[in-house]
Amino acid sequence: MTSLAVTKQGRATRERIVRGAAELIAERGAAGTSLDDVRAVTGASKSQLYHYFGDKHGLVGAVVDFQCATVLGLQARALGSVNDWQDLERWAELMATIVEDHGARGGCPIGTLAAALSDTDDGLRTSLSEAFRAWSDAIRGALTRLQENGLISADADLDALTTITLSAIQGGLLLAKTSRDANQLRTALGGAIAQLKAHAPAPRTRRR
Amino acid sequence: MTSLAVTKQGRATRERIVRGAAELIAERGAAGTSLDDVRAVTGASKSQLYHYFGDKHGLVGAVVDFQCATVLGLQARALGSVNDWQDLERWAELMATIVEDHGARGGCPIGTLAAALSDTDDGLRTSLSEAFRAWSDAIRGALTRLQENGLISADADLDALTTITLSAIQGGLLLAKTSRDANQLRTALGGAIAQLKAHAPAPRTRRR
DNA sequence: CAGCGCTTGGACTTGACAGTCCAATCGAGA
DNA sequence: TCTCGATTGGACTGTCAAGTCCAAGCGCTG
Repeated sequence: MTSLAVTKQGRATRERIVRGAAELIAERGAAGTSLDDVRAVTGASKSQLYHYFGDKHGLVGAVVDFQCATVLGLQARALGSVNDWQDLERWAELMATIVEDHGARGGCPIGTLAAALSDTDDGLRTSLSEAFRAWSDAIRGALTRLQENGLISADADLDALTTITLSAIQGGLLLAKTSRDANQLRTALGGAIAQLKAHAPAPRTRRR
Repeated sequence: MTSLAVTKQGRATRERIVRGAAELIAERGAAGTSLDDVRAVTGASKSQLYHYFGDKHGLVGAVVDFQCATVLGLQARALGSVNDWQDLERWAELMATIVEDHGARGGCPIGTLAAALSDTDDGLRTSLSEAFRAWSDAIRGALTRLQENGLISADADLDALTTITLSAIQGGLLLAKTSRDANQLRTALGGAIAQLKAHAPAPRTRRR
């Protein structure tokens, strides 16, 4: 069974399948995507699917991991360079613009998978929960930097603000994709940022 | 075909099927629920399903409508009696407690359906979008009352605050059900309320 | 260049599921 | 009571999808 890609060629095939499957699953859901659909898109044969993933559940798991890694990579990079309010606002606007350019469809791959799989498969739910935790870490990192730069007061509850921010992202994305209106996300993110700014230190130094 | 429930008995059957199907779909997703599953739970026969709903798509549509009506009924009632901050906090804590008592599973039926169906079926997406709009109306109603009671300043952007609140609800529910921790919802809702309170009228009266 | 094992093609099996059909029953109004 | 349409039971069909299997291809390593 699944002697997982050893050759360079094998790894390439495996990745091609995962990418194709990820796209299909993102737009049709895991249950709504058949292995034949995956075959049609990736040009893979039945043996390849079962060779590399064992069964459908394994493929879905691989897709979950892939999406988590992809989204987290992007978010960690974008949030990693946030040092002031302007950076944060740029990050928010960037997300909104991306969603807008995609016609406000699809939303967040992780969020969509989480909504569908959390109740179905506990292993996948754990992976997704882990991804949200990592995303939280990236957000908290950015907030910590803002705090160090004196933009957020020292006694602010960064953990709570992190959760609030991630909620706004996920909720905003869900509303945006349901109403096909990226402005819902803009508003939600704007609210989160306003909330953060409300924790700016009060003391004498008047910023900017 | 589908000569929709005419008799009292017929209406009862139809409703029994919808309720059962709604439960299954909430915990397994629409694609993951077969008509035989629905039959097993509701004790209905194949003919009944096709008599009342035409096909599976029709049944899913009926379930969507049912869930929207149910959730909105509850929310409209709960939000309709909000007149001050304490009422609002009670409403938030009530939601969190309910989620907690269910083991933080399932989340919001509407949210889950929206995540799964928005990309799949445009008709259903529209219904769900409509439901979110109605939910927004209920929230805005509560905020308007708070504003009239002098708790929110007259120049606050209630539309934006409404979207922010609904985002916090949906995002918080998603995080809660993925991490199986109702406190994520508590924190998200707490953040939304803090955000609202930040719009309390500034004038002389010193709050707290 | 020979062999071994990773890799691939694709036919085949099995089961599940959406949807069809028709005959039987029930129930309210004439 | 009689009748007609609403309602119901359940067998049947066709399709599609998951998963199995084996033989052939291909590339690395010795």
